[in-house]
Amino acid sequence: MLRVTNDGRNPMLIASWNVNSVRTRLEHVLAWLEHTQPDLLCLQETKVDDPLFPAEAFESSGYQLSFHGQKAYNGVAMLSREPLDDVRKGFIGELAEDGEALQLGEQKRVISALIDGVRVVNLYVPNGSSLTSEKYPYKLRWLACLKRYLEAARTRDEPLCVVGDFNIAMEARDIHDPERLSGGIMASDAEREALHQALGDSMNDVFRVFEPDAGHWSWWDYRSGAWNRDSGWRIDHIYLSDDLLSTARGCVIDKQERGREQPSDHAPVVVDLCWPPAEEEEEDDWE
DNA sequence: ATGCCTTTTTCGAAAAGA
Repeated sequence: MLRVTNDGRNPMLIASWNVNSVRTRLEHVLAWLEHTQPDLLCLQETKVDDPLFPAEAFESSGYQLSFHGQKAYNGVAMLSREPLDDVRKGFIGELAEDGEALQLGEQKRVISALIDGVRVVNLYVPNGSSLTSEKYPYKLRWLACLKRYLEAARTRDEPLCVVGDFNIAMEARDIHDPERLSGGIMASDAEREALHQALGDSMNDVFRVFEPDAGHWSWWDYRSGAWNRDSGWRIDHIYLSDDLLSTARGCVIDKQERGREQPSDHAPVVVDLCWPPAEEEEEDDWE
């Protein structure tokens, strides 16, 4: 391992960022990697077919890549300093013989890999558009499939980290104007319940372990001066299984990135783990 | 508020995002 602390444990920075086109945002992402030095960066909305992914630029920065993209819309990728093992693309990567998983997989929104023994799942949840759009029931169907997907993944008993753009604010404190926006798209009871069902009771929103207050957003609409008015939503999340949560030392949203020139409308979210946990003292080496 | 802003496709209007 590259960086080992005095107690033998490894700092492990895992980040999630909807970049809204990896080619348009390439210089932003490279500069952010250089500055932040994450061990793993999970990207959403790469908007590029796999053969056109700007792989060399990231490999030159010392990252190994896996991506699952398509032209113009959607697309997810993982950039890692350590090897990415057992990479799984789409829902069908966990759900063989599942017709729904195959059909939903036409939109490239899911990729996962094993990194240093941790199963990391990178998601771009459908937006849904509005409660009356046909895209809204699609979002709910997608979340129901995610539930089956995560159940299948959990059978391997790996520490689990689920990150991404969830396009759902789970609570009033995750929205700048909850009185006006609660119940609407990205804040409706049905999608919140569907995501809760998908994650189960054993996955923890790690940002909330360290920050209970409102006023912390990960997405600001390009329209209506949302950034200048700080009218945001917290819809990009990092969920950790209990065994990983106990190793978390902090979780932050890198709001500064949203204030740059020609930014993504989302800011990166970063969790700082100390993985693996410290082992018990060896007792049999003293004689 | 059928808007607002940004990106993509493929040259420019339309779709999608959230």
